[in-house]
Amino acid sequence: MATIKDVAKDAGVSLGTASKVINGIHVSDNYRERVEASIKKLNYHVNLNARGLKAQQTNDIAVIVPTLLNPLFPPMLDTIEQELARHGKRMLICISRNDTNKIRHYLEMAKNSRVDGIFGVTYSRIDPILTENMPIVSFDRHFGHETPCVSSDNYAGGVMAARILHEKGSKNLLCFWTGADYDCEPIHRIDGFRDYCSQNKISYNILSYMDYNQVDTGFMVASSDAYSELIKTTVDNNLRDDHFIYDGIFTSSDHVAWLFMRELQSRGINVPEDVQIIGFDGVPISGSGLPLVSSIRQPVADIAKTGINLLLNLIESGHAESATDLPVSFTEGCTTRK
Amino acid sequence: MATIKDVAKDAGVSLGTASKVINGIHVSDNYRERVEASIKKLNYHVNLNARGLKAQQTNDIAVIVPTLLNPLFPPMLDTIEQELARHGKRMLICISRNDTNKIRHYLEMAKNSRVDGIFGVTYSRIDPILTENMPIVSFDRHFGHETPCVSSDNYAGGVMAARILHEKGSKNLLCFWTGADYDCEPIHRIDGFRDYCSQNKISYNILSYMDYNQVDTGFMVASSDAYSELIKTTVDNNLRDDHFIYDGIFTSSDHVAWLFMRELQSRGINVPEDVQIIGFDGVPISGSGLPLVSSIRQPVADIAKTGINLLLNLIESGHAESATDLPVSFTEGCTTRK
DNA sequence: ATGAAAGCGCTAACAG
DNA sequence: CTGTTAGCGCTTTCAT
Repeated sequence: MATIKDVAKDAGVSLGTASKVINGIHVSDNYRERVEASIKKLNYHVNLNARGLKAQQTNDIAVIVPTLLNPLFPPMLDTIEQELARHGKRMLICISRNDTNKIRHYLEMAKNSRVDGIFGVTYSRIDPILTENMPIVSFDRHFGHETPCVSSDNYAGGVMAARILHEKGSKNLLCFWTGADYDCEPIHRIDGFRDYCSQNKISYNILSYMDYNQVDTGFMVASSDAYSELIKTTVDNNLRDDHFIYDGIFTSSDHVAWLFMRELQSRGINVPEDVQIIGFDGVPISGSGLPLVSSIRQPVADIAKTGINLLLNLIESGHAESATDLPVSFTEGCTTRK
Repeated sequence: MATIKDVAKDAGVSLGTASKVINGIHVSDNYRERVEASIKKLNYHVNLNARGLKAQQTNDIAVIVPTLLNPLFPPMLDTIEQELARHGKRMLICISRNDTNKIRHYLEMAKNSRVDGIFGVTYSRIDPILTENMPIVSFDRHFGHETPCVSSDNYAGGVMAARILHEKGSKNLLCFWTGADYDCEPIHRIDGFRDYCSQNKISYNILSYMDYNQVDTGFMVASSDAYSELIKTTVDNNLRDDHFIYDGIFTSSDHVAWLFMRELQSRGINVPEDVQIIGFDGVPISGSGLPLVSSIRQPVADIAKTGINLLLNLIESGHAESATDLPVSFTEGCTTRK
């Protein structure tokens, strides 16, 4: 493969001159034309490794996600790629599968290859030394005071879910939580839910199940089975005369909302007639655009854009503020009444 | 950031010795331990740019897909990442958005950064010079005699769709094709469909709409609207006394199958009672595991694994054979009768 | 405006 | 077994 040296020789100019042409720095027209001709003739392509070695950076951004099977992430990555491409940067996708070892591995790799920064979606604990001196922005999760975080306005989402369930006639609400509790933004959904209920004297309860290694980002088979069991047990424990004692449920994801709906239906309890359910995320079903269940929709594209802009700022200026108030909205599906 | 030089100095050994330790080449225990201690102490990480420059390769594989919004691709990429990780390679995702310029851009980038190879999903024409001397495996598409291709057994899929529609009672079949026709494997679905119908004396027709820049990989808004129009017109043109003249439809994707179902339903035609529809791809709806429509399922994980193995062989040995017969299966959804 | 040369961090060939 | 050194391709400083 042709190198800059070949180009310089072919064009009869020095290395430095060829480099200038390649990088758009002004040289005399005559020289520039000769170099450009040689580039075309030799089918020259810069070697990004050499350039990266020299410049000590790569224009690569590593994006860590738990899985691509959770429908929240593909559209997020789609927008991230778009934003990154606008800024001449590439996207290196790292799938962590909620595996602490894989995350550590990827973080090391990111350091080794001198990526410019990391956009991280991970609910696992991370050794702080691995993120030292590395520009990193996280979705939903606080790594430390220095790491900016981007997220929806989860508190408002919790308020909205409680309000809508109540306005649509539910009297005894349940918040069924299967996420992480540690340093993460989604936990504020519970606060919003609780505050709305208590301020409006609505009867409610909160059931919370946490597992750092199996938080609700998975859609792994194991995780899905675990949820099903959990939901089955929850329904078992809260039946009175074949009625579920709660008539409005707010779940931590659409996936869980759907599993809940199926479990109730299998017991002859009607959704949404007897029990209404609101999930979280609100990503439409691929191929149809329809919602899977009624849900609080996260502004996925907004999250991606905001997050990437924070990251680019952080890389450039060494500083960026968190943005954890991106507006959510209600999206009506088959699990709430009209 | 610490370099190998720092490590060598700190450990009191030569550069070469430090390098050997880092690369797992045998040195005396005493030296090895000292170097390892220094590595830890200085928090040393290899610079992949330097290594890549030296080795003229990167362990990166570029994967080109049209979009992440088509549900076929996220699970495919998920498996690809898994396979690649097993072989110590990374996945660089390039989203082409069916844009020839973006594809060219990404192909150049891939060359520039000396990726080890490319796994490409693209239905656009590509300047052959861009793929010269670059190990590349494609999904569904033939680039040239040298480029191995991986795909489902599309012919068998076409046969299967026709057979099942017929067995389930449809008498007058339609194959509604919106894909590419050029050098691509999916076109064989039509052959399979046609052969089965003619061999079994089943009445059928094939309606084919092709647009290289808008083939059915998109799920872009524009593309979706275009399909809706096309389907509306098709239904308009094939009504007799408020009946659709076909009672069994085979479409080129689940997305199109779903749009078709909606269009027929909006005219008071019942699916699957009056008209049965079978789509293609068969990816379950995220979050529920349920199929969107009845479909011929592509073995996504198998495609990913086979494709990556072909690519790795190609990289190592310079040669690999196409595999275009990965077995499809029927997955029952709401658009065919029991 | 142009050319010469140093050096980014690493590996591998060679010499000891 | 260990150390020295050349060189991967590029950018950039410093002379000219």
